[in-house]
Amino acid sequence: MAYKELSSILKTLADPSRLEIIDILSCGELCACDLLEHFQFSQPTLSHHMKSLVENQLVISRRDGTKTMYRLNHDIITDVTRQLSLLGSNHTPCICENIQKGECES
Amino acid sequence: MAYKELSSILKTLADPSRLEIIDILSCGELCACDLLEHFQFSQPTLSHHMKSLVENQLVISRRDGTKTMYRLNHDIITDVTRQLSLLGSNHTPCICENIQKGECES
DNA sequence: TATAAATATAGACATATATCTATATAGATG
DNA sequence: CATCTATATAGATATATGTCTATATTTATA
Repeated sequence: MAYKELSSILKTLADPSRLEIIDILSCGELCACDLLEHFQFSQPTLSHHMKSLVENQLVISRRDGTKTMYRLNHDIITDVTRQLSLLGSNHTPCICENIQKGECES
Repeated sequence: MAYKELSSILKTLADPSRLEIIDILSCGELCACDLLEHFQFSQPTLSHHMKSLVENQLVISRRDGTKTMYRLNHDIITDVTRQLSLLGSNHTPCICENIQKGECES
């Protein structure tokens, strides 16, 4: 996963409300209106958050009558944590092999 | 770790340049000017990125003469991935226990 | 102390984002 | 088809962010 792609997913995760939504969905599928009950913001704001979660594949949605049901995409979340963990560990091959040290010496 | 605190760290991670900096630093300590060589943006922009990484404790800095040396704070990165993984898994206690289902039923 | 190298800060600017209100759309049902 | 419920979209606005140029600060050294 490239830096830009990973950063896009992290941007989606980097919001307190969306983190809470993910936490709530960790136990199973819920409809939008049940989620909305839990928050102080408006229905369009929830819809906006869910759209970004779905677009970045962190959440999967399906229609059930007039309701939209949401559930976590556990695979993506697992993948993100693995990528992040790999990035911070001393892995090979690594981009640091391309770094020229001491370029700023006089 | 609360949602807001975790989201602050994730915001810092959610930038392609900063992810690349973390990748580069994964192999060991480097000075700012060696990092700068690798990127297309200006020196103040690198300084800005390093400041946010240090303020969020993802990177640790120290002075060495006129140079500033940077190294990863592996503990924080490990902690973030653990928190994120926990959030997405079916853990207990979980906030989902407080959710009232079917509030939107007629 | 004067100068050079490395880094940090200040301020400006364009873009992105989180929120809102108002309105539109989709599906169920009388 | 008319209407209600649940959700989505449009458009506006305030704030945050990533970048730049210009300048200041810090440290070493002649």
